[in-house]
Amino acid sequence: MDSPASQGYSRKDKSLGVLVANFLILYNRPDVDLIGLDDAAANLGVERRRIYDVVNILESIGLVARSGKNQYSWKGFGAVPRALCELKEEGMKEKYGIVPYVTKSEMVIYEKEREEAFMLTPDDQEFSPSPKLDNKKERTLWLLAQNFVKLFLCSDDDLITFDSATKALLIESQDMNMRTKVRRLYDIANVFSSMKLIEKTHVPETKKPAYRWLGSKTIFENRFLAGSASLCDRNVPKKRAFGTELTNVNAKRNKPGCSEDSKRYGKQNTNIVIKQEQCDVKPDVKNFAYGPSTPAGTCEMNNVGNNIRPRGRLGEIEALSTLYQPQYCNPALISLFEHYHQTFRSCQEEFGRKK
DNA sequence: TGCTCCCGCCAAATC
DNA sequence: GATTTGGCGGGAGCA
Repeated sequence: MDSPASQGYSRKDKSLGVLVANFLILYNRPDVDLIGLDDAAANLGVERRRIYDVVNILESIGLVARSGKNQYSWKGFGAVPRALCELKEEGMKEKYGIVPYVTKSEMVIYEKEREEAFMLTPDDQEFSPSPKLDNKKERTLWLLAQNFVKLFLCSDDDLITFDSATKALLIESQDMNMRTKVRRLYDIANVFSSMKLIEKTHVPETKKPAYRWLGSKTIFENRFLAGSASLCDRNVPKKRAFGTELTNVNAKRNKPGCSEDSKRYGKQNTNIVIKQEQCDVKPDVKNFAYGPSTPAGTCEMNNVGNNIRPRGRLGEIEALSTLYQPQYCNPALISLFEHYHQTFRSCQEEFGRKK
């Protein structure tokens, strides 16, 4: 086989990072709705296999969603904050066992919304991809990417060493050997680095390779306008208040059954609804040393035993909410983020008082 | 020399 | 049987 050099290109020219950058240039546009895998491969000049790598990783943070055979729908960067919030919430639950507080009346509303969501028309059902696709073997890259992101979202430190990430992720799937996992981690890190979600760096003391979380803000600063335009200009179903770009909570929901475009919002919307309900939590002094688990990790405090302390990156959700500017977003989305913002503020105040 | 990660084989799932 | 999907690891490029 000819070497890259002899063929006139550098190995780096074909990296996943470059590929994903080109992918975003190609598809992060207002008029993009569906992405055909064959088209993507042809347009980007790579094999299909590489497109699978890219979309699997992008899907892990909600940027795209599988909508059927050979096809993904472009959700845009407007969908990323929610996906990250939900990942953080999941991560916190896994790590600390925090269960969000939802009132009875909130559950009634949720159930009603859920019933509506399941009332699909025959046309809608026709568009729903086969449930058989849900049984596809576990998608390691997708899962690893999500768990990798959770490491940052659920940590006090923005810096995570490559070693610790590998070890932490190895616990999640012990059937995978370290060397294989390391390879996949490099793939994922390359993609996220390319997106400026993380940056590669070193631990100052040990010089060990590490990754720094740059946060969602960076993505939005770089990409938000293009992404949000596509989000907000879309044909959003009016009655689904928060059911536009807010997907990718877990494997089931990420799979085909929940990803077709706007009028097929049915099932995943139930999750969106409950997340919204969870946002509206009240402090429960009995169960929480400090208040609620707020929307998807917006609250910066947790209850680890009696240890009340700030957690995560203060101001991140605030930054996210301010990035949702009215001119780019539909009213429901604005309302949601205002709600987040208020919840965050009350968390801050409450924490200040307790302190 | 060790780290990084492209590349493509191949099996499982799906059509 | 054909096609799609994605796990997996060999081995080459790079610092």
